[in-house]
Amino acid sequence: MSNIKDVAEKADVSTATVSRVLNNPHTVKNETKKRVQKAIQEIDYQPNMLGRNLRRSSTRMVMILLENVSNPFYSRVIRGIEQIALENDYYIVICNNNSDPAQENTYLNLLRSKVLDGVIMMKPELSKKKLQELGSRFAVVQCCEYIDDLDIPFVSINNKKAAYSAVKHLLDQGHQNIGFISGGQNVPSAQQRKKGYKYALQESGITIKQKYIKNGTYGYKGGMEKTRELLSLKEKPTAIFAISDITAIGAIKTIREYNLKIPDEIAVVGFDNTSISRMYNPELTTIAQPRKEMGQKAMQLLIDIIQHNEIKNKNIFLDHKLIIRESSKN
Amino acid sequence: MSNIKDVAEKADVSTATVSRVLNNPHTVKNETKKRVQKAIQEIDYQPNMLGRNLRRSSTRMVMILLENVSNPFYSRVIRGIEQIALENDYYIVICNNNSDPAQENTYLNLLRSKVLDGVIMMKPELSKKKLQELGSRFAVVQCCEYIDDLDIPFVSINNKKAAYSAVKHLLDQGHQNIGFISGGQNVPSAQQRKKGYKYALQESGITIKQKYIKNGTYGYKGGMEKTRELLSLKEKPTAIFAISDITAIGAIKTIREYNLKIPDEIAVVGFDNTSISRMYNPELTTIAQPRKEMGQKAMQLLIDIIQHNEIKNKNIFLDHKLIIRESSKN
DNA sequence: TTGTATGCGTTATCAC
DNA sequence: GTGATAACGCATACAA
Repeated sequence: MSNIKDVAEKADVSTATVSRVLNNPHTVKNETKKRVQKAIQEIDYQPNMLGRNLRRSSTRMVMILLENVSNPFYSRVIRGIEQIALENDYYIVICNNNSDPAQENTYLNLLRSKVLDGVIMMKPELSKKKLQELGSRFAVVQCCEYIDDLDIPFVSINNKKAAYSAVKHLLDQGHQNIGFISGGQNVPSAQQRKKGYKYALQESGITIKQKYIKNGTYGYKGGMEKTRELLSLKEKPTAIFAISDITAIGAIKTIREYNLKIPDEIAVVGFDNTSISRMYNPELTTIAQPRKEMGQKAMQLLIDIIQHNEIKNKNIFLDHKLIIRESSKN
Repeated sequence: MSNIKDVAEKADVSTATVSRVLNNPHTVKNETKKRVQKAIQEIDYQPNMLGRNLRRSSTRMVMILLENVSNPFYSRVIRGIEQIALENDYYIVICNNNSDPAQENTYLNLLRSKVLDGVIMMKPELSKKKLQELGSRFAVVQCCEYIDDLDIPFVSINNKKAAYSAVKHLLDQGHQNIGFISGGQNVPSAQQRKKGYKYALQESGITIKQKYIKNGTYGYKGGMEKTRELLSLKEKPTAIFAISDITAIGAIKTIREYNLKIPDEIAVVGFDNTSISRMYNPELTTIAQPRKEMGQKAMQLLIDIIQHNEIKNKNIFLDHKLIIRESSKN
C-alpha cells in the first residue's frame, strides 16, 4: 500500500505538504493542493491511521462497553451516543463484556493502551475501586447504571422515583398486595428501585412483606420462576412490578398458566419501555427512560472529558415517564 | 504515561530486552526477565498499542458491521464470533451502519486505514462492485446475508430451502392460500426466501398469486400493515409466512384486531427463532438458523484470511430447522 | 542472551 | 506557502 511519501514524490512536494492538504487544506496554495489531490487519487492513497494515531496519540475511537447487545434496552441509548459521536467525528465501537470481568478487562486494555480515547460504561463488572482508578486516569463515563460515590460522571434516571411512580400507579388502581421481582442483588439500579417500591408502600401505610420481594435476574425465565413463587403463596399478590419488560413478560407467561386474567385478577408493570412492551399481548405498562437522550448526554460528557472542556454538571439525572397500557388498566 | 524506555532504564536493560519480555519471554534469561517484570510492575507500565500496531502493521481488532445491534437475530451470531475471537486473541468491535451507506463507509475506513485487521459484514450497504473491491484488498467475510457471485467468502443458510420448509409445513396443515410478507426488495435473503415460497406452492400445484406476496420491511409495523392488506382481500389467506419473527408478530397483532383465531382461522410462521418467538403469545412457529455456529465459522474464516491460511471452503451453508409452535398448529 | 540501530507512517515544529 | 526533519512507542534484524 502506498504511503504519504509516495504521494509527495508523485506530486513533487514534501510529505509535510501532503499532510497539510489532508489536515489543513486552507494553508496550502490552491494550485499545489490540486496537484496533491490528483496524486492521491492516482495512486489511490489512503492515510494509514496507525501512523497518525501514534503521532497524535489519539484515535477518535470511543467504546461502548455493555453487558450484551442483545439487551433491547440499549439500542436507543446507542443511537443517542452515535448521533453525538458522528457530529463530532468520533468512531463508536461496541463491546460486550458478557458479564465476565475478565472479558471486560481485556477490552478495557484497549483504553489503557491508548487504542481508545474513552469509554462509556453501561454496566461495569469492574470492582468499585478499579473503576475509580480507571476513571481517574482515563476518559470514562457511566451511563444508565452508575455508582454515585465515585468521581466518575454519569447519566441516568432517578430509579427510586421511577419505581415509586410504577408502584404508586398500582396502588392507585386499588392494589395492596404488590409483588416485586427485582434484578441482580448487587446491581445499583435494582437496589434503587427496591427503595422506591418500599417507599411507595410505606407512604400508603402498607406493611412491606418480604415474601412479596423476589430477587432474580433481568431475564424471561427469572420472571417466570419468581412469578410461580409469588402465585403459590397463600395470599397471592394482585399486582406484580418487574425490574424489566422481559421479566414482566416472563411473569405474564406464568400468570397465563395459572389462568388468571390480566389486569382484572392480576396487574403487571415492567420497566424500560422496550419495543416488546408495545408489541406484547397484552400491551405492557412500563417505565420509559429517555434512552436516546441519555446516550446523547453521556457522549457529550465523554467528549468534554476527552477534550478537557469545562464540565458544569458531572451527575446528570433525566426524567422517566410512566406509560400505562393494558397490563395494568382496563 | 511511562514507555518502554522508562522500563528499560529502571531495569537496566535495553528496550529490546523489555520488548522480548513482553513478546518472547522464553528468549530472555530468567533473572533478567524477573528484573524487567519488577520494573514493569513498579512503574505500572502499560504497552502503548499505538506504537505496537504501527510497528506490526496489525491491531488484532476485527469489526462486526451490521445494520443495528437492536436486531435480536444477531446476538447469538455475535456470541459465536466472540468465542472464536477470544480463543485466538482478537478483539471484536461491533459497529452499526444504521442502513446508511455513508456511515458504513466511515466505519470501513477503519479497515482501509489499517486500524482493523478484518471485518465481518452482516448486511452490507455497499454496492456489489465496491464490496468486491474491498474484499479483494482486505480481509472480509460475509455472514448470514451474502452475495454469492463475489469472490468474498460467506457463511449462511440455504434461504430458499428454509422458506420452502416453512411453506411446506403450512401446506401440510392443509393451507392453500398462503400469504408471504417479505423483507426489503433488494435484500438477497428475502429474494431467496421468496423463491422458496414460490417453489413450495408450485410443487403442490398451487397457482402463485401476486396479491398474496407483500414486499415490506423486516419490522413490526410492516408486519401489521401488510397483514391489514392481506386480510382486506376478498379471498383472505388462511396462513401467513413472514420474513422475520418481528414481522410475524406484527401480523399477529393485526390478526387479533380482526378477531381471527390463531392458528384455527389463520396460521402464522416467522423466521429466525429469536427469543421473542418463544416468549410471545401465542408461541410462534419459526425457522431456526444455527446462529452461533454461523458466527463461529465466519470468524474462523476471517482468521484464515487474515493469516493467509489455506481455505478449503469459501462458501459455507449450514442447516436450518423448522420449529413448530402454537401459531401454526394446535 | 543481550544491545544497537532502524524504520513503521504520520504530524508538527521550525526555518526559509 | 513550503520543505526538512524530529518525534511518537514499539519490534526486530543484525551484531556482539
